[in-house]
Amino acid sequence: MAEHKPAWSSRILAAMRASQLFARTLREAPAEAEVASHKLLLRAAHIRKLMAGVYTWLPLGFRTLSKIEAIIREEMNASGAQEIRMPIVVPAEPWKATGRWQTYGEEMFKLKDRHDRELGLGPTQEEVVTPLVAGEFASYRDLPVNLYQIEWKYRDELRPRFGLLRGREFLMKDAYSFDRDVEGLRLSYRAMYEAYERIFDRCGLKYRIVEADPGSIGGDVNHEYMALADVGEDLFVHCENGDYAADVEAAEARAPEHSGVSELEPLTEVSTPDRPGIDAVADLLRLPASRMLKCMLFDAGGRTVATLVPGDREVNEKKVARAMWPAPVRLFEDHEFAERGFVKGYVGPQSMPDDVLVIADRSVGSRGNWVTGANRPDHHVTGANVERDFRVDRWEDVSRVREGDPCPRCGGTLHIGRSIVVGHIYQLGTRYSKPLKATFVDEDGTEQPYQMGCYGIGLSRIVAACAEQFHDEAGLLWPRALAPYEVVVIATNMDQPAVVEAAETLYSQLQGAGLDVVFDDRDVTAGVKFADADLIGYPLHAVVGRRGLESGSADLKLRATGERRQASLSTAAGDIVALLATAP
RNA sequence: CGGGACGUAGCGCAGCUUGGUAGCGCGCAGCGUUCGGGACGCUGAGGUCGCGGGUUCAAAUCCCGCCGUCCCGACCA
Repeated sequence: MAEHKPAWSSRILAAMRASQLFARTLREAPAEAEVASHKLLLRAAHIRKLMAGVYTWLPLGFRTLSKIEAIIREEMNASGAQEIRMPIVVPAEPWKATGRWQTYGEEMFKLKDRHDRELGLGPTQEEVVTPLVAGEFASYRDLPVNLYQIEWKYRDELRPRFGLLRGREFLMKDAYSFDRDVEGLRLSYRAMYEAYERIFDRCGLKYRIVEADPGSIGGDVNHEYMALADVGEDLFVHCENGDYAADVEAAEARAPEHSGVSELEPLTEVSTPDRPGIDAVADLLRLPASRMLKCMLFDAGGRTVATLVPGDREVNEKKVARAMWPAPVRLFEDHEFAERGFVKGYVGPQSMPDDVLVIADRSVGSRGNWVTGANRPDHHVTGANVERDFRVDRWEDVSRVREGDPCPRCGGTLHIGRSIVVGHIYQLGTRYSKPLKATFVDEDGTEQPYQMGCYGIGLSRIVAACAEQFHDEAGLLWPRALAPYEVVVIATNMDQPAVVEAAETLYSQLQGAGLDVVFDDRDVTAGVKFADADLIGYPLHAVVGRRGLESGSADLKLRATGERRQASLSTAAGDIVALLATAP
């Protein structure tokens, strides 16, 4: 029998009769659903769409969501964080103070009230929590403190897609830590790092922790918790030796050794009519793309930035953005080339104006005699070399890591995988406390900005990620911890009083054993019940029918493994508890 | 925002080319027969054919506009 669960258990104990349950499964998935998780969550009556990227949670899906919520709440509380609830509607002013009103841009839902006051729907709430803490905890003696909430978040996504994976409304746990100094921040961060491991372990997810790009949140050190999934939109690199894993946006590769240039070729202009683009020119000149020098132009808060990478590599815009922080970085728009004296498709670093910042990827330093644009239409140059032919203002890592690149730690081979980001933790430092003038008085009497950290988990995304990781042709395969109900009791012959009675007895015994249980008491054929049980993905199916009754037994099946066994009706409840303990 | 596709009953779709009283499967309701892997028969309910305008004697069908949904792209000079 199950141990007695403490009151704060993540279990949301409940029993339900399928005949009462607000759940109509779909035999066919709506045409709009593309990926497995979306199709199955729809078919299994977990969610229904209201509009693009916005979903209603039906009882089954809501229970799963609630179980994740309970796990997170337990682990957050255990780590010393305190739960609060902040408003979803936020005023524009603090967002303007931190610059995010602009940097979040279109992605933030913005609205106006009747007084024409600008408001937003919170995508995360640093701008709310920071002034809150500053108004309450003004002394170093009050610190540290970590506040969290589990709340609906809003982002007007460029393109909502894949159901719950990229929605415009999603449930998120966001926590914010406030420390006196960097050392304290590291401790708070560490506590969250470990709490997150426990949370994702308990959810049963297959995940990896990777070094990440801070994105529009800002800050320095940060890690992402990535659920492995082929449909994931986020790429991450990992070393074959397991000593390095990072989001591609943040990933570095070991810079190549300087191969040296035996002899500098003269700078020569060549005619390349109608050949913009690396591949076209490389083709024409019969050279590998790696001999080309790619020169991409960015605008960084009004300043022109030219970035140089070998022609066979891509510029990683996020890395450029970090190099130029806090200036907002964006690629040149087509019209800007001519306006600023460049020729799109034929840009090269030679004779760059002084006010243009030239950033070269470190890999550019290892070679010479580049082929690159001649800065006039239909022409390129060969034999371009650093210093003699063009200057480099800064050497940075601005190229995107590729499959097969050497690991920055050990030189091993890097591989690229797909994943869904389900958690992201950041050491923000004073990124928000400074602009919001959120300070405390330190021991020496001076005012100091808080050292902040922030920590997010996408609960609704966990549901989708989990569905993505655990399903088969027949339906979902919920891990026990997240299943809407742990057991379904299927009565195959509702017209036979003996069957109904045995099923009812088992149903109440399982409730007594402290399990979440559904009794499928519907007046439908057994096949329908089996199909629904598989589709919804209850971890354990207990079948009570005329056939088994003759020998006084019930049939048990573990959904995830397909393992079946018979249990005597007199001991079935205990057998189910034991069998369930072996379920994933 | 660019490209593409789609929008007909709750869901999946046909009908549109060639204009003429809107259909199929699933689901739903009733009755009967079934009853351990999405049963069968009979009967029935349910649709402003996304919205607006136009052409026409007549529009789901042709034309224009809008809206919605999904896919691809939105750094590779």
